[in-house]
Parts: sequence; structure tokens; C-alpha cells
Amino acid sequence: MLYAVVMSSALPPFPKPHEPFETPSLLEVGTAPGEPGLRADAARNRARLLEAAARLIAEHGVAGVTMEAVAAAADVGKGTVFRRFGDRTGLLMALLDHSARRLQADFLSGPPPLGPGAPPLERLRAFGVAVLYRTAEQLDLQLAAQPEPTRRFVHPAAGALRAHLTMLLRQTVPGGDCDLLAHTLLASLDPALIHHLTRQCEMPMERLEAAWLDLVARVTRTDPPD
Amino acid sequence: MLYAVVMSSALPPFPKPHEPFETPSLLEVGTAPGEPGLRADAARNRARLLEAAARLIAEHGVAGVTMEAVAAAADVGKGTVFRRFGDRTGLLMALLDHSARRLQADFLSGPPPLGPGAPPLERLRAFGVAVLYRTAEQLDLQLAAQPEPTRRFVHPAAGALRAHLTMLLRQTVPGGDCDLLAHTLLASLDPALIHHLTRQCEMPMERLEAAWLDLVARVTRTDPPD
DNA sequence: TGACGATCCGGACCGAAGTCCGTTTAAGTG
DNA sequence: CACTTAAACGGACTTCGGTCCGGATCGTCA
Repeated sequence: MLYAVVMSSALPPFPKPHEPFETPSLLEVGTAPGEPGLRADAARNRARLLEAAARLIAEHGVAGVTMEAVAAAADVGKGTVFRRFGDRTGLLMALLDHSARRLQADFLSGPPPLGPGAPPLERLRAFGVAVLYRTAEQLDLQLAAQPEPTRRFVHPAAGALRAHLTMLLRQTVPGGDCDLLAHTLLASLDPALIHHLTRQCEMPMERLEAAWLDLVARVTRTDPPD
Repeated sequence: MLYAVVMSSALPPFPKPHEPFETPSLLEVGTAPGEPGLRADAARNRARLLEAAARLIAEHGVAGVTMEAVAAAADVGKGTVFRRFGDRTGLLMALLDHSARRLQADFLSGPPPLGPGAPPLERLRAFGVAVLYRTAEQLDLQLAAQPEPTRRFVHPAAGALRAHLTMLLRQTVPGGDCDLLAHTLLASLDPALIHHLTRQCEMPMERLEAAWLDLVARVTRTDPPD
């Protein structure tokens, strides 16, 4: 169980300033490459670190995930953690990577209505609902893994979601500025917002779900379902 | 000029965990109370600190605004900075307070189409455009003043914007879930997003403006202007 | 197998945010 | 004008993220 969250990451081994955005191919998605081209000891330490981090979260919550604590728990030097994951956000992102890949696989090649086969409008609806519940499931981790504002939109995982959403919008809102609409729609599914609404305002998830469906209907100028 | 940004703040003298949200009354807005009930020395130091912070920004950019640097520049102890502003975010927010109040005054009691007098739909359009340009003007500061995710939506200034937006939506989208729609619309004006679009994607402001108008049209199910 | 170069390791080190608490001072009160 | 006390002050201290670089290790090629 601990293990499910532990293997693999799409992050580059070290943060290159402006790596060109790379959409994960269908072939890659769902595999757990474990960072090919990593030296044996490096790969071993990487796995240890992720395992240690997951254990720390289970025991002390996300706040207990200190870079030094993780290093110590993995019996590894602190520098190693940073070399492998870049920064704390990178480490937490790596923990989320497994579920991110699963979600991507689901809407890229899974069964309808999320995957291909259903009409775009229905996929759009399903997309938001899926993201919504996935985020709610891992809210604490998602929240803590939020990068600083200037990097929020350049991260590959966010980019993949946005690319897919944009694609669905192009099929649904031919006349619109789909890139910007995608940003807006994604923003309404932001972890921080979901946290605020569900935990601070105590709204039920059903209301958020309904709001997504309503928003999609308005943006696409269609009728709401049911 | 330095001075314009320096006076007053709506922040509580010290962060009370769950202060009930307080909509600023029309009478308050536009005045620069300078924290009534503050001891003379405290008020003096507060002013000094804001002045010092503004000077540091002018000289070294937002990154140069270190709590210790500000304290030193104001010839004051470090503890004083934290007691007065709570944390770094609080200090930066206080620097933005003046322009925040002006914006509020503009849409609460200024001339149409932003202020009362124009039809709600037009006020809605003007609102977004105003927020958009104000944010773009102070982008660096707005970005740096972004609080941690869990506080992003509880801050009074954000709350005031949202309250006003919600009010306009109720008059324009009677059937909708206006609270959530307000969140979504505000999210599309988020400083981090504007930064990404204008600086990292190099989109012109005109496109963002057009996207806002389009979004409003879709959400309200009306025709776009012009 | 032995040697070499690229990669990785570790932990000392640094800077900055935020805390703590003993000391000082503003501003009412008799 | 003492006197009192709540408020404010200051700066040492703690914690944590992130950097650096001398030394250890891996993998490869002769």
C-alpha cells in the first residue's frame, strides 16, 4: 500500500530551468520507468527516499516531511534528497506521480466517458469530476506539493491536464480561446480552492461537482445534463 | 511617490486564527486609518517599516525585502516587524493595501461602469478588466504577497473582491451557484496566472481582456459586447 | 582485472523566516 | 507627579530549505 505511491516519477533528475514541455506518450503512461539512466546506487536511494517520505506522511502528516527527516529516515545524506528531487516540492510531486499517471492513462486511453469514445462534451464533464475527486482524495499532499506561484503552471503534470482539457475544448467550443478557457476551468479545480470550499466552507463534494457541470454547460453554451 | 504605497493597512495587528470576515463599510473605504488604537511608538515604527520596505523594493526588487533587512533599514528590531505584520506576506499585503482600497472604493462608490449606476452586466465586465490591469501593474509585488495556499481565500482583500463579484453575479445569473461562480471568475484573474500568461507565454493584455469578456458572456449566457 | 572518468554521496554551511522572553516605555490613574 | 500595567521592543535562538565541494562509488573499457 505504501508502495503504490512510491515508484517512479516524471520529474527530471534535476531542475533544468526551461525544459521544453514534453507530453507523455501513450506508451510511457502507466509504466513505472524508475528514472532510466540512473546509476544503481542512485536508483536505490531514490526508492528508499520515496518510501521514507511516504512513511513519514503516514506517521506525522505532510508537515512531518522535512528534507532532513526524510534523509535520516532513508539513511541517506541530505544533499542526496535535493540532488534527486530538486526541492521539497519535487519530492512531494514525486509521491503524487503514480496517481497522476493513472489519471492520465484513464483519460488518454481508458474507458468512456473519461477516455476516448464518448462525445467530447461528456468527456469534458467526466474530466472535471475525475480531477475533483482525485484531488479531494489526496488533498493534504496536493496542497503541500503546490509549487511556488511562478512555477505553478509550468509543471509537466499540470501541463498534461491542461493540454487534454484544451483538446476537449477545441472540439466543444470551436470559436473560443480554448487555451485561456482551459486555464479558467482548471483553476476552478485548484487544490487550494477545493480545500477552501470543502474544509473551510464545509461544502459537500456534490455541490462542487454540480458547479463543475454547470460551469461546463455555460462555457460550452449547452444545456446541463439531466 | 514612495508614499502612495506606504500608508495604512486593513490587516489585524496580529493574526487571529479565525477572525470573522468583516466587509469594509463605505465610510471606512478610502480613508487611511493608520491602525487606530496603536500606541504612538508602534504607529511610528509601523510607518517607518512600510517606508523602509517600499524603499527596499525600489532598490533591490521584491526579493530584497527580507524581514531583517526591513527591520535594519527602519532601525527597528526584527521582532517588531513580525509583531506588526504577522509574517512576510502580511508586510507585503500592507504595501498593497492602498491600491486595494482604491479599487474597492472605485467599484463600491466610484463612477460607472465600475461603480453603481451601470447595469450589472457592464459592471461585471468592468470589474474584471479593472482587476486585470491593477494586478498587471503590480505583478511582482502581488506575486510575492501571495499567501500560502490555505490562506489564499480567507484574506479580507480577496474576500472583498469576491463579495462584490458575488453580488454582481446574483443580479446577472439568478439561477446559478453564484458563490462558486465567483470563485471561478476570480481564479481566472489570479496574479500567478496573469504572470504565467503575460510573462511566460508572452500573451498581450488585450487577449486576457478579451478572454474575460468572453468568459463573462458565457457564464451569464449573454452575447459578448460589440 | 585494473584503472579512469563520470556520477553520486554526505554533511558542514548559509540565509532567512519565525519564536521567545527579559527589558523598556507609553499612557492612563489617584 | 509618582505609580502601575498593558503594550511594545529587540535581538538571540531555533528550524528548515537549499548550496557546496572534497571524497567515495559505479560502470566501462582496455
